[in-house]
Amino acid sequence: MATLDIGEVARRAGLPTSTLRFYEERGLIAATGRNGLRRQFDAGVLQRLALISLGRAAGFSLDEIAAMLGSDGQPTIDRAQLAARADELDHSIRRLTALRDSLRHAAVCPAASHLECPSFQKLLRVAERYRPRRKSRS
Amino acid sequence: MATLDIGEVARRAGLPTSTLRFYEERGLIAATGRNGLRRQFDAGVLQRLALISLGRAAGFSLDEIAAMLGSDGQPTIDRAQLAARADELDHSIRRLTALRDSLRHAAVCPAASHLECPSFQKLLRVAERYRPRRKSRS
DNA sequence: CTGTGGCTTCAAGTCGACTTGAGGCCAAGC
DNA sequence: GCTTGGCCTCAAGTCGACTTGAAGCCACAG
Repeated sequence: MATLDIGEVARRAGLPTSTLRFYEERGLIAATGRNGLRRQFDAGVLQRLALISLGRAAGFSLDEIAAMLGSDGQPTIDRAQLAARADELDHSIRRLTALRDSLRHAAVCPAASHLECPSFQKLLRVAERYRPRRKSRS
Repeated sequence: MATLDIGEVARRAGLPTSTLRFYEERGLIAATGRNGLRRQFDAGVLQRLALISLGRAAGFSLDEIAAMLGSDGQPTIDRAQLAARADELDHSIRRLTALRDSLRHAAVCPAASHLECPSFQKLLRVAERYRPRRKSRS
């Protein structure tokens, strides 16, 4: 089967080549070999990259992802870890939902009263002691 | 009224003093004066810090927050911006929800079949081309 | 009078995930 | 032959949000 060179993988995965080299260096992906100097990848790397994106989206660090996706193709995923992350996501979702509702409210509630408005105060309570480890926007 | 020194504010807000100095430097909060060398804050700063946490939780950067909370206490919040952020949050929430559901599924779905499993494939599709700007975990 | 604790400043370091830059190889096209 | 494009390596830079370290002031306790 045809092997892909890095530019092609980049194009198909929607990632810059620099990222692919970086991922290789970190052991997240591997080239099947070289054609001269050029890395050759087989198509499976695309799925692996999708898994990596997935992990990132779920909030795992590259190191955690590297641990989960062993050196083989099959993800060696710790089910308990997955479930735990699902629970964490659940928490995040709840907080974000409260936040979203309150933001929408704040967007229509008259300004002067924000600090007196019960919804706004609730919002503040939700936000209090917010301690981010990592942040996300789209 | 009693003014608070930085350690007290830190204790009440649950933030390290270094963060408070940093926030002051960035214009997010202001001391009312000094007692000798020591910064004195009045209690209002706690609400302001809550607003800052709120902004962070909603995904705003410190610069954006500084712009929204003018130098006065009253937040000068752009309603359109709030609504826009609420919409963005909505997107995030949807993605995270799909992710959570799929993670939960993956946690119970037999390993060998992950890559063939329709839910898992859907999960991959959701995650594809994920491009994080900032990340969040609780 | 000497710690000790809590504050001060300022510069530099950290972390994660990449990106950028400098300098170079190699094959194809003109 | 020469340029162009795509790849290569390795080191260093970037960004946001802080943290850490060094060096020092000041007040109160023992």
